[in-house]
Amino acid sequence: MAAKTRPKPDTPDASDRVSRIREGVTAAILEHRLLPGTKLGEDEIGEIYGASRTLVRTALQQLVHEGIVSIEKNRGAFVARPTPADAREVFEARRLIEPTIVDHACDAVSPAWLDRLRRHLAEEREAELRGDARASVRLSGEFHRLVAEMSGHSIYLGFLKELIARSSLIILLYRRHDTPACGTDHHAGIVAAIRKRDKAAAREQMLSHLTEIEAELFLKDPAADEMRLADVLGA
Amino acid sequence: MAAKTRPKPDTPDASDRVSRIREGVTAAILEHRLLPGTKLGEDEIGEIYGASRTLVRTALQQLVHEGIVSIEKNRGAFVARPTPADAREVFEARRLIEPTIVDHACDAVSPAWLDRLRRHLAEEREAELRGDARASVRLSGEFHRLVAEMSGHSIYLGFLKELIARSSLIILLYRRHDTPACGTDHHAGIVAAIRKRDKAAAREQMLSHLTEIEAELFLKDPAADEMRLADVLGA
DNA sequence: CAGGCGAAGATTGTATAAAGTTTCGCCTGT
DNA sequence: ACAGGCGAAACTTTATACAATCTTCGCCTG
Repeated sequence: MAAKTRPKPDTPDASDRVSRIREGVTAAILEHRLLPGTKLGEDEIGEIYGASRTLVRTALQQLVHEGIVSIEKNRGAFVARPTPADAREVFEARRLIEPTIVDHACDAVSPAWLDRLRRHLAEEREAELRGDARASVRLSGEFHRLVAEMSGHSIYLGFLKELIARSSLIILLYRRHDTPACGTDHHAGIVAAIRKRDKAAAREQMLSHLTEIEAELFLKDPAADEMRLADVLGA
Repeated sequence: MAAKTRPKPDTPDASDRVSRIREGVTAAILEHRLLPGTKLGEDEIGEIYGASRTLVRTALQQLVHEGIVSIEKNRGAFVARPTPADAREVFEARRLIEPTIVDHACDAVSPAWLDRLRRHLAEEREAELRGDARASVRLSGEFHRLVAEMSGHSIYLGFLKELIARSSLIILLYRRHDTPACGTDHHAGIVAAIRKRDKAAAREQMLSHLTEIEAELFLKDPAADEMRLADVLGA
């Protein structure tokens, strides 16, 4: 029996050029190198990656579906600007889904996974020590993604990838203080719970971790949409 | 102050041609007129909707992201064939999300919404009486979507749209008996709970409704992937 | 000098054409 | 008669060209 029924000769996930573009832009947004509202010109990106506009457009449309890029008709693509309402929805969804994900992760625990988790924690600590804010932001999101991969639930993983990407933008837009990084020790606590297969503790720690992140945000109640400019200049 | 900062003159959601294609194909799949595995040729669809392959391709890629179409490199687009493992994941996700959605729906209840729900139930009963299986399947999914719209939570709505679409394919592939329709009276019970704003009852009824639907399916335990052919021929 | 009109420039949306890949029929050799 | 390989057709993929739209800047008018 062949390991894979379908050949799928190359292309594990990203050997084609459109994926390279998508992941490149995604990384730039997640590392806060591209700020919300930034124009993403098709020619510009195409020239950077040496690709035609057709491929760039495909990649951008995928990012629209992931919620980190918005396309306005006849105006172009921009890095998305989540509203406070969006932010509340994203974190509510994460508070619903992620406790269940760590629950599953506790079932899937193995030496190999624990090793990956520990190496990730080491990377996070190192980046934080180094003061590399961009790497910290990226790694912080990747931790949650790693736990989702560990759960083995591909639908939860897909949902969470979207939620994490949006969260990165939200944190950038609405954090109160210049929070150095959102709780690396929280992550360590979650890993400890997973290692002990203590589902209740894992769920609880994940939930409080998310709640704490959201508490660091400034999400004004009124359905204020795109009033950023007046908001900033008025201060 | 203008009601809307951004003009957004027309195009509420689907005045452009790509949306028409997307919704047309989606409806065909959800009504079980296009069966899993069916080839979706770009020329073919393009001629039907009088559009160029460029637009068809855009629509198909969106459907890939919704999980009801799969594109194989250099082979084309096909109606997706969810595996039993996919099926279990989809229903687990629905059991997690939908109780929360009805919870929110209870908060949003209003005469207008109750009217929409009641009219929908009437439509469902009518279709079932008429023996119109296609309409029944479509309306059954639309009920869940309606509740999600009612919740006012756009992220949950987006997730659920995807889950509903996949569920439609799953039910088609894996139902045991030719189930006439999955519990119209269940839907009525859920509406009743929403009307009374009884969150606990609403959650409970939604959960048991989903559990019952999944119980009607035949999802063999081994991680059987794409072994359909051998499965069918071996019987 | 403020405000509005208009043309030029740039950018996106759409269609069409060229290039590469896969599939399937058919033919040849054993 | 059958296995294996060659070749053409059909399709997807990618690139380029055209058309429509919006933005911007200058200029004119009040």
